[in-house]
Amino acid sequence: MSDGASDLIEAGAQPQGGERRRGIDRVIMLLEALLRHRAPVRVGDLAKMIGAPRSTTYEIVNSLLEAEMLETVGSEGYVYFGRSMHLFGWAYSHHNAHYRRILETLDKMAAETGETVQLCGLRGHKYVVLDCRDSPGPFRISSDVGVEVPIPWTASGRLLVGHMSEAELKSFIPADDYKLPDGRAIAPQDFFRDVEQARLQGFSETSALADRFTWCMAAPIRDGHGAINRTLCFVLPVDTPEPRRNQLLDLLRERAKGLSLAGG
Amino acid sequence: MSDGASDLIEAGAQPQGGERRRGIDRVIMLLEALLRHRAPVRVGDLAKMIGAPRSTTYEIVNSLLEAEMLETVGSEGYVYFGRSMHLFGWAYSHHNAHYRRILETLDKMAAETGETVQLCGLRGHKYVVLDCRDSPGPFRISSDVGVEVPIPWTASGRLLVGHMSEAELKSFIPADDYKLPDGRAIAPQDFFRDVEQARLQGFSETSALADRFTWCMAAPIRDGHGAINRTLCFVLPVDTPEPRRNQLLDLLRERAKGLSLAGG
DNA sequence: TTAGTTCGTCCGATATTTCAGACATAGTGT
DNA sequence: ACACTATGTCTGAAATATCGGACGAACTAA
Repeated sequence: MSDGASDLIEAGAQPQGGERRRGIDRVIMLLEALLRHRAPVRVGDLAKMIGAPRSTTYEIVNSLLEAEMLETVGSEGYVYFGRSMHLFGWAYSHHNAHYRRILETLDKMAAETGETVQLCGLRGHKYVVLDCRDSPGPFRISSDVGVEVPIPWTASGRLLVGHMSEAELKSFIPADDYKLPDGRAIAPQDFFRDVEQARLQGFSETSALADRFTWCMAAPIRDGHGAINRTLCFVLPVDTPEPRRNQLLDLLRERAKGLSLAGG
Repeated sequence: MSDGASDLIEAGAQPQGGERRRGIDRVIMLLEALLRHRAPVRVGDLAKMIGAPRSTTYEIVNSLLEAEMLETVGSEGYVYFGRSMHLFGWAYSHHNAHYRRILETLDKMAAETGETVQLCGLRGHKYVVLDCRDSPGPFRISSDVGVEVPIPWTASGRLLVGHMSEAELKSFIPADDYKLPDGRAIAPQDFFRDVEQARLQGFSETSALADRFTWCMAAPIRDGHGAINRTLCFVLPVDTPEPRRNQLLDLLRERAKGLSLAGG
């Protein structure tokens, strides 16, 4: 009472130097840092990447190593994801028949067309590739599974946010995400119109948008309520002839529809 | 005396009621319990399965849900592995032991130029990518590390066989390898001339060869005897402007030379 | 209605975990 | 040789996350 302990409520407003975090949160930050980095990392660097003390990081890493959620790589103290992660992830992607059916379709479409096929979705406020089958050529157009990409850069993104109003879109998508990697910017109004169009026509296409050499086409996979959680997507060379594109688009829409659960 | 409070020191031998555990350990137990169960579980049951208090379990589950390491299934409070697990597991299973052999130069060049950089070599009678740094865009031109590709399809291949005579080349390279993926065929004589030219000028370039959308340039990394075992290589979009190509070629040759062991 | 579940949330206390820093060791470059 | 940096381990102390338990709500079965 004497020392105004009642103000304690307000005390820690600013996260200042001596910040103490929960182990669980450290674990989450650590795993996402590893995912972003996409290569083994030394513990010291990991500590910097997640802004944690070295001693804490060692403690956490050792726990995760023991659980095989991480494993050491090489002999110089590098660590990366471990076997348990593979098992957990496998469990996730096979736990329901629907997802398995989607993966089978992915395989089949890749085999039939020889093109790159992707399954896409949202993760937080970004677009991610959830799984993919790359075209068989020695050089391919592809993007890494799990890497977060701004929604406006992608055809799938336009479908995945189709249920949102313009106001919702404005608050959902970071302003910076309208800037393309080559410096160009997409006008938000144009993007909103694209989203509207994608919703009406039931598919979305982009050409040379995030890149100069890709033509992307996406079709929605709807859940039982008609909502779009996933999209099926072709990533083609931008110079693919129009007749072939149309043919592929038809296939894509048909397969995506076949995977949708919406009755009706 | 009745309850022997003084024996408290010894009390905890048996893992009895008042056991307090670290959040991280709870997380690990929780995930392994889910894996064993192989189906979505309600939070209350999860608490029993891992022997944790309900309140703690809710706390932990909510953290993991927020991180998408878990996700709710159905509308009755069931949870199971989430999307992040899939991404972590994918990263694990696509992480190949060779990735550890990354050269600093590769990192630096990729960072400086933003282009796709590869380290290439021969494996048997084929060309392989030994390591690579991909350009940062969401879609990229790339090829899989370790996948064998016919030597005549690549710029690096022209350098890597530079020490062979025409007769040696004829027996070294399978006849089928002159056929490109799109059906065209390279005339062996043209290829031999390319190899000769690459040897004389100390680099090699190909455009739209194995693909319609790539421009490849390769420069030799020589071992202590001056032999070419490895090449450094840019994989560019085929429409990269010539001035930039020249600039990148200069950089490539300089760095490759810097990595060469051949004494002056 | 009453009695019995389970759910999800909230609270205060304390046993525990995070943290900063020290330490010996190993590696690098001048 | 030297200075400099990074690694992996330990330690004590303080901040706090875990815990037990309580609470209202929703549901079931009499």
